[in-house]
Amino acid sequence: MPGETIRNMEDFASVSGISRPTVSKYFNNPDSVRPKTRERIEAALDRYDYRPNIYAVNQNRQQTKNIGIVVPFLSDPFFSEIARTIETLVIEAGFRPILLSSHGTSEQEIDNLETLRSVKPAGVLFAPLGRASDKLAIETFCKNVPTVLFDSNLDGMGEAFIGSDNASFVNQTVEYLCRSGTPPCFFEMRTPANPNANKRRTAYIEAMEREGHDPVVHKVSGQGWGFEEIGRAGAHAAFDAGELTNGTVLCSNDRLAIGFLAAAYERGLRVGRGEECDLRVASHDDHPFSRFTCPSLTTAAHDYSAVAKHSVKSMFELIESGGHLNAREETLYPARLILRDSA
Amino acid sequence: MPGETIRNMEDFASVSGISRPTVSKYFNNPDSVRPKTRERIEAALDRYDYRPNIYAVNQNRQQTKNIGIVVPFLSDPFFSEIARTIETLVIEAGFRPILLSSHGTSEQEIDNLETLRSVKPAGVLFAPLGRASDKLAIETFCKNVPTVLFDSNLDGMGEAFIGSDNASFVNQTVEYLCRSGTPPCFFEMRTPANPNANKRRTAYIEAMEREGHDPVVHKVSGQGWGFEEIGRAGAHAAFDAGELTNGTVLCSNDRLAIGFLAAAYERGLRVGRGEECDLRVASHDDHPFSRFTCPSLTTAAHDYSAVAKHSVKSMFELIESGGHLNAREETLYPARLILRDSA
DNA sequence: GAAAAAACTTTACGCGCGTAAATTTTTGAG
DNA sequence: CTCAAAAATTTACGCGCGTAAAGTTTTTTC
Repeated sequence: MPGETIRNMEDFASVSGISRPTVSKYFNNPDSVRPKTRERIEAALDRYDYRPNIYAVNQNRQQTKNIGIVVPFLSDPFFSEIARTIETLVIEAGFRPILLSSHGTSEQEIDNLETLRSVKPAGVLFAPLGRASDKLAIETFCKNVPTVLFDSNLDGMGEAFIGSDNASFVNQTVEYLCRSGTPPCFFEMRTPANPNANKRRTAYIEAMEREGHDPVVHKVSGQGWGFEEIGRAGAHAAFDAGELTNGTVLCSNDRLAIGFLAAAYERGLRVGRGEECDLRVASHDDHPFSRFTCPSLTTAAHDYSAVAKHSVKSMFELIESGGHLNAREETLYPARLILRDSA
Repeated sequence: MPGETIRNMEDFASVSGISRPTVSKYFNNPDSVRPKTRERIEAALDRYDYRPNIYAVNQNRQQTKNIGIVVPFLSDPFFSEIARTIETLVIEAGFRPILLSSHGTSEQEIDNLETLRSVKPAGVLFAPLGRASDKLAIETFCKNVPTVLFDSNLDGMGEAFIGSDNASFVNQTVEYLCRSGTPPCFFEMRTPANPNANKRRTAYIEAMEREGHDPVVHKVSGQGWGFEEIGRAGAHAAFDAGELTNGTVLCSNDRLAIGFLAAAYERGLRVGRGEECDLRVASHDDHPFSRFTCPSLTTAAHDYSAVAKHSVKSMFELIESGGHLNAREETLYPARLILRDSA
């Protein structure tokens, strides 16, 4: 039916019988035109599949509908899950999410921020790498682009921070483990990539002292984001040294625990809370795979959904308030203990 | 030092002492201007951090530097890994990757293609959902945007297809399993989301007949992309029915196998090739997690890197040839058998 | 060192749309 | 039906840049 080709809004306006400025108004907000006008435009929209040129639109609008989402490592199912949730919320709000992964390196993280700057996003949801991050570059970015941090906090950067309460994670696991058996030692990386790891160690030590036990921290070496393999190798090394072979082990995060459990299995050690078991293992994060480890992993779960929702909400508030909030709020959500078979 | 604020290329040209058209040439290709000119521009670039407005650029250029990448399910580490590889190659080529996940639903897949259409990408790398995909909408998209399919083929769509050779996966696992023990039965979903699953079943049946054994296909029910849980529940159901408790099981993919192994563990069944074991389990994909299952999973690995490289290469050829290739090539890469402890 | 080639400058137009101002038409309450 | 308010139309400009054409300067070639 389209006799002519629609090249731009001018063409589309003429076939719909409405003037171009009104059509422009419609695309900015369909409710801003009279219902009858809206009908006529949508009827034309039905016959011709015209859509405004996004580049012309963004050039002239004061603000784009782009929302940047940056995560440190998208291949980690934890981040892909939270990114997915955030993406969905952003789309529902009528914005366009732009998802970028830093692939574990500071260079890519900075590249991502550069990329985002060039697309002039209305707002950015940013989970930094943590220790490896280029703080100066990030600070500059946050000053120029309305940014909300999530998952990993960087002191004072961004207009708000939303994450999980590491103390809540550790307090629950430590309390449970102490109550139900031998007190746990803490299993972590020597040089953790993420600031949450440090908070968890500190919380572990405090919780143990509160419970009246001596904290024992076991650090394993390893670089990069291959946490499972680091956990596996570290566990083997510990077992070889005659450590950790009985009692209770609390891993800093699930990915380390996955590696730890693999090592235990490889050595024929039985993990679980039964009489016949050699040791108990628990962890934090409720990683999507933690349900399928052998045995299934007792862990403390993030409130994914709450963190995602609050982050998105804060960001839109930030946008509406013109890019700056009165005070930088830090919101932490408590964890939920998930008892499975490993401890 | 910047006394004035650089608002656009005009301003930047004047502070660099070069005319705007030449500066424009420079940004399109720094080598297209005289070395001395380039130096002067880059000196100015050093003092002022001007960057061309991406929207104005894309509005006026005949082609953007955007490359769409669509995967069916980014929370699946298999897809996040291949997406990461592709992303890197695209960036190296000087283009801007736009990564979109269909989150397992056809609606989102179509939305993603719509989104891509609006950003006028130079090319698209597209891994469709498969069975659930809206073939008609995809066909229309492929006609309008230079598209290369990967991972999952859709007959005749896109200008090329690059994937893995399912027969190669299954032939190697079946041959190995038959040679080293009891012939495997095949464990899969009743209604697999992905066309590769059908090819694997067919290849299994043919391979078994070639080896002189009766093929046995065990189908489990379940919907969606929670393959691990489907595998776990399906395995329990089979074990409850007294099936699969001894012998050899070949899973259609690693995620099903991960669930299967969890179920076996939960029932105290020993998996592996030792005398004391109850059954052997093997699978296909070399999922990032398959190294850490208990026991570690014997599987057939994709040539991730080859598929990614070839896909990107084909897409750039497609772009250079103006959007159409003479013939639609289908390239399949063979698998590599990875022997671990489960079989 | 002169001529040819290459690179640059100047000038100008157009891309598709947001948006403002002035004017005309439509709507809805009384 | 009247009239004010609301909505649409007409007209016009500008966003920042790609790009073409014509003229000027610089570099290369022999």
